[in-house]
Amino acid sequence: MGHAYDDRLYVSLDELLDFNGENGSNRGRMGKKNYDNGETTVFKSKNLETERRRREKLSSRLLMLRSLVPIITNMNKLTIVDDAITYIKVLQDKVQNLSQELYEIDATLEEIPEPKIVEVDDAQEMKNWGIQEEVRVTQIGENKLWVKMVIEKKRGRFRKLMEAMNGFGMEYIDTSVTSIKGAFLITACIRVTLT
Amino acid sequence: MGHAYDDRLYVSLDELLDFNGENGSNRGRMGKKNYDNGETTVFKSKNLETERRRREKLSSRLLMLRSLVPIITNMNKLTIVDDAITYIKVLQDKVQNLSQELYEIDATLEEIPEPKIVEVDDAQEMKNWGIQEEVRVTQIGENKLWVKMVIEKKRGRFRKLMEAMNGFGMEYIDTSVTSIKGAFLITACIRVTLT
DNA sequence: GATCACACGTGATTC
DNA sequence: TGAATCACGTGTGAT
Repeated sequence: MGHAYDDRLYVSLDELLDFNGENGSNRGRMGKKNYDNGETTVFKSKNLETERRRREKLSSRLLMLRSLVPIITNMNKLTIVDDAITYIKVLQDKVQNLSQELYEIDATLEEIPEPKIVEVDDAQEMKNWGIQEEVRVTQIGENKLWVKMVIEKKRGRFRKLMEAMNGFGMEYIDTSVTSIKGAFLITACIRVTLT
Repeated sequence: MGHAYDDRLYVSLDELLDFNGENGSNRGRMGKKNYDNGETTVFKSKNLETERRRREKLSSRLLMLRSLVPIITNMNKLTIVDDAITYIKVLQDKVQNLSQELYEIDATLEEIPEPKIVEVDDAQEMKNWGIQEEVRVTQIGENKLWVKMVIEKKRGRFRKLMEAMNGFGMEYIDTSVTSIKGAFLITACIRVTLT
C-alpha cells in the first residue's frame, strides 16, 4: 500500500525524518513534526505550537465536558458533544418540572395559611377572628381564668378559637357553648399552664 | 510575504491548481482540495470526504450545543464547550437546590397531615382519634342529634374533634365540655344540615 | 483490509 | 501587525 501514495505532490516530513521527539504514543499519531536537522533548518510554521496548544486546550475541555455528563455512550469527540446535548436537555426538563411542582405546592400552601397563635388576653388580636367587644377575661385564682365571650356564628370560627387557645397551652376545666341566633355564647373556666 | 515559505519541502496543491470547486466561501478557507485535472489524476486521499463529513458533523453538533446554552461569551469552539461546561454546572446546582427544597417541603407537609373528615355516626372511625367506647349518638328530632361522649384528655384531640364535626356541616346548638381527671365529658345538641 | 477517529502541520482570515 | 481561530488534507493506529 505504501506505493499508492508515490504520485503525490509532496513528501511528508515524517518520511524524511522518521523521528518523533516527545509524544511517541499519544493516540494514533506518530508526531509529524518539523525538526531542526543539524545545520539545515527546515520550514517551521509560525503558529505550529500555538495551534498545538489550542488543540490540546480544546481536547482537555472536551474531556472536562465529558466528565460532567453521567451517561456516556462513547469516547468520541462527537458523542461527547452529543451526550452533552441530550444531558443538557434532560437537565433543563428536570429544572422545569421541579420548579413547576414547587410552584404548585406553594400555591396550595397559600390557600391554607398557618393558623395564627394569638395571646388570649390580647383583645385586639382576637378581633381578627371576628370577636367584637364582647370578650371578658377575669382571673379567678392562681392560674385560673374565667372567660366569657360572644362571637359571631360563622363556620370554622369556633374551631379556630379552640385551636388558638389550645395551642397557647391552656387547659379547659369547664366549657359551655350555646348558640343563640347568629352568635355563640361561650363561657369557660381555664387553667393556664405556661411552659 | 509569499516568498517566506519558498524553502518549504512541498508545494501546496492550491498553488498548482488555484481553483476551488464547491465551497468557495465557507469560513476562512479556500478549498485546499485535490482535483482530477483532466487526464492526470492527482492524488486523492481515500478518507478525504469522509473526514470532511466528520468535521461538518462535529461542527454542526457544536452549534447545536451552543444553541442550548443561554449564556454565550463567544462563538469559538473552545468557548462553546466552556460555556456548556459552566451551564451544566449551573443546571446541576439548580436541580440540587430545587429537589432539596421540594424534599424539605414534603417533610414538613408530612408533619401536619390533612385532618380527616369522618362520618359522625361511624363509631369505628371515631376511635381513630382516641374516642373509646363511650360515644352515644341519639336522634332527638327531624335533624337533631344528641351527642354524648367521653374522650381521653390529650392536647389537640378536642380541637380535632371540633374540626371534624364542623367540617361535616353540623351546627352546634348547645355544647358543654367538662374536664374530669384525664378525660373530657362532652355533651352536645347538634343540628345536622347536610348539603 | 476497509473504516474510523484522531492529531498533525499549514494557509487563509479576522480583529 | 500579530495573535487567534478555523478548515483543510493527510498519515496512522485501532477497531
